[in-house]
Amino acid sequence: MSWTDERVETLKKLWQEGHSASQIAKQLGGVTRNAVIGKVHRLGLSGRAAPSQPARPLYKPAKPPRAAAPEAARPQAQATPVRRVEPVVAVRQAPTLPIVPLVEGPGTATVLTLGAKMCKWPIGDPSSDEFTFCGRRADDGIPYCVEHSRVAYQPQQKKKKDGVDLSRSLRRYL
DNA sequence: CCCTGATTCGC
DNA sequence: GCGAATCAGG
Repeated sequence: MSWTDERVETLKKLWQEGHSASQIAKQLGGVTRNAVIGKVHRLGLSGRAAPSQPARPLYKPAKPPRAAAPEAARPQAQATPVRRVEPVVAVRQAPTLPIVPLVEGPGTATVLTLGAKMCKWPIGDPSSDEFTFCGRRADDGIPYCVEHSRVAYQPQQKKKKDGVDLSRSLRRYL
């Protein structure tokens, strides 16, 4: 295959739309990504407007933690915080597990703001900038908040009683 | 190991 | 001019 005007046209278009060289090569057919890249350079459009991988702004975007601030940064409330006892609504609803929202708002803690008493349940892809930790209050010496502790410390599994497949449900959290 | 673009250099 | 090989990086 050769670089006909038409193919060059397509190349320009796709490249400027931010497609990667390999994607373009695949679409054009008959060329490798190397060929595409080589052509791109010869055409002088190496730098492009719409990068396929949005170039990271130098360093970290560092999302500001929303709700929870590090323990240290927060004025310690009255000596003995009232231990909040939530009324346990025993909704024995069908074969459903305690529902812990898959996305608890964006996690509120980053690796930098995660304090000792904050839930260390990971949220999201650890290799992503979006990665956070749950960050809700965790009791001293316990790594997770109440909800995540329930998920983390599963009592011995009963052989599927009530038809609940816990292991499957658990995957939602992994 | 998957991917990305950049560069080189024989053709 | 072309693009495979290679490099550098995520």
